[in-house]
Parts: sequence; structure tokens; C-alpha cells
Amino acid sequence: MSLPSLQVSQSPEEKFREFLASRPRPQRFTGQQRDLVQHIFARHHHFTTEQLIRDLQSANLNISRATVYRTLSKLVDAGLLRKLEMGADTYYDHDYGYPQHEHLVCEHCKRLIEFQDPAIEEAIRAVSEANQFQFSGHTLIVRGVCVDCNRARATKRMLDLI
Amino acid sequence: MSLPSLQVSQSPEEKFREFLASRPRPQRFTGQQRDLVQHIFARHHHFTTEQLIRDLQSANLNISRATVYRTLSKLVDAGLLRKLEMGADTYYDHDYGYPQHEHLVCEHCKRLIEFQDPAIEEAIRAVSEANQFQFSGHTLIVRGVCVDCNRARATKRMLDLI
DNA sequence: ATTCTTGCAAAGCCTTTGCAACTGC
DNA sequence: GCAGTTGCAAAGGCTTTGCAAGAAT
Repeated sequence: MSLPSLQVSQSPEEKFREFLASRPRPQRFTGQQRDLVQHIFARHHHFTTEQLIRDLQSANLNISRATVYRTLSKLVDAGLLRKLEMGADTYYDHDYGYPQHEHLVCEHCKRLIEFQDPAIEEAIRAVSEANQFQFSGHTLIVRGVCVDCNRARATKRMLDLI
Repeated sequence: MSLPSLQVSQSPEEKFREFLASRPRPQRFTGQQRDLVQHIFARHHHFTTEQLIRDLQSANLNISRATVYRTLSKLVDAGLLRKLEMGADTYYDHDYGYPQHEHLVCEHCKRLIEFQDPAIEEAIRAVSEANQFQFSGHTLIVRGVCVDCNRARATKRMLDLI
């Protein structure tokens, strides 16, 4: 969406394939999984499981709900996707070929705004070190109301006064 | 746990009472709610709904599951508790009489380590301003492995080599 | 050939809700 | 007495799972 993509040496598909092959018990790369990965990485955006399933139907890809759930979970393990739990909803976000970033979430329209901040990453690194904590990842979610919703509410308040 | 408590002018119970009374449609403060608030704020710690319910039973407080859920939700609205979604589990954390803080979560033993960092709060304020985003709160969760679990794993690795 | 994956429907899990009885205010 | 709350059990929403059939290596 707003941030530039990273250069990556492997396609998500290749990376996933490699991940599956390198497991203690090698797992298989199936047609459904290939369709899913290609579909998900065709463009960068966040999505919920429900949205993805609807999307796949529109694209005439026949992949069952169970397989979508099972594959998403593997993609997270493989480091291709990141799972974001925001309130009631669970979103998935590209974690490969895309820089680490944080989110502002509008509590009204659910819009997600991405941003990057080296200061935050450094702060996390420092506090982890101080606690001898070996960190593997983080999630920062800032809740609030976005400009548009704010304007809409301000307008509504003015109208209410008439 | 690790951070000092804040001085607060009202007890959590009083604050909750006031919150309920100040609603557009005033709500009632019941015996079950009083027991719950007292129990929860008797000492500072995080808890899941399930833990709380078990705890209440041990304390011979008869409060139904439904009432626990309903009251927790009101306590969050009242600003007394904060809801923390970490992976599969939902925790509640004191949000009144306790400073804003972030969490390191051990993925092995589930231990929570709290820390404070003004730099993070400032970074969030700045990025919100830059996006004209009116922020109301944030959640930062750092995942990883704590010292103890790290040591245990290192020891295990050494033993495996024998 | 063997072992893993898929799809279906059923089961699970946590949370919410409808309703009658009850209780603060 | 009125309006909000409780407890129960049933319903919800999302996710996982057992199993037989199918597919990848």
C-alpha cells in the first residue's frame, strides 16, 4: 500500500516450497497451495480469512475453507505471512518481500495505516537485551480514529447543533 | 508485578461506580460487580477469563460465567482494565492505578515481562500527529523466549550432544 | 507405494444472548 | 415499581479435526 516493496531473491512460492521441503518430515506442495500463494502475493494488502475466501470464489479458485485455514497457518510458520489480531478480527499481512512496519487502526472504518519507525525497533531491541530476552518479533497496534472519520464526526457534531 | 503502582485518588470500586452512574442510561452497581472489582484489584496481575473464573470459585465467590464476561467488558469501558489479545489467549491487565507499559511475552512459558519506554510513547504520538490520527490507545507485544527458557533450551542442546 | 493433503461435515472453543426471576435505585 | 442485572442454557462465530478419497513424491 504505502511502503515500498523489498527486493527479494526468491518468489514467495519458491520460498514456501523450500520451507515445506526442509521440514523434519517433508511436506508437499500442492496445487491448492500454489494457487493460494500466488493469489495472496499478487498484490500487497491485508486481508481476513473471510475476505480471502470470498476473493478466491470470485477468482474461480476452488479451495475449501479447511484448506485455506491449514495453508494460512503454514504460511505463517514459513515466515511469508504475519498474523495480526486486532480486536475481534484477525488479519494477515505480507511478511516476506515487505518491510517491518506498524499499524494505525481506525476503530470506525477499520482502515489500516502503515508506518515505519526505526526508533521503535531500536527501543525493542534495547529492552530485550536488558531483559536477556531473545525476541523473535513484535506487534504494535495503535488504535484511534483516522482523519476522514474524524472529519465526518466533526461535521456531524456541527449539524447536531443546528 | 515489576512496576510501581500509581497514586490514585479513587479506589477502583469508586471509579467504577462513578462510571456506571455517569452513563447516558445510568447502570447499577451490584454485589457481584463489587466482589469482582475487589477481587481483581486486590493485587496486580494479568489474568485470563478462565483463570479468573477458577479463582473466584476458589474464593467461594459465586458469580456466573455470563456475569464475569459482562462485567469485564464494562470494566474495560470504564478504563479500569485493558484487554490484551496475545495469540490465542486474551488477557486482562490493570489499566487504573498502574502506569502505561508494554509486554515481552515468552512463547515457551507464557511469562509476561512488563516494561516502560517513553521513547515508544513519543514515537506513537509523533506518527499519529503526522497522520492526523486521533489515537486512543495502543498495544505492543514483543514475542520471544525469556532468559529461563533460553537457558533450559541451551542446556538441553548441550545434553543432546552427549 | 507410501505418506501427506483435501473436502466435508461434525465437533470445539470461547463468547454472547434470550428469557424469567431477581435486585438496585 | 421501574429499569437494569443475573443465571441458565442455548445459540453464535470462527477455527480445528476425523475420516475417506485423492494427489504428490
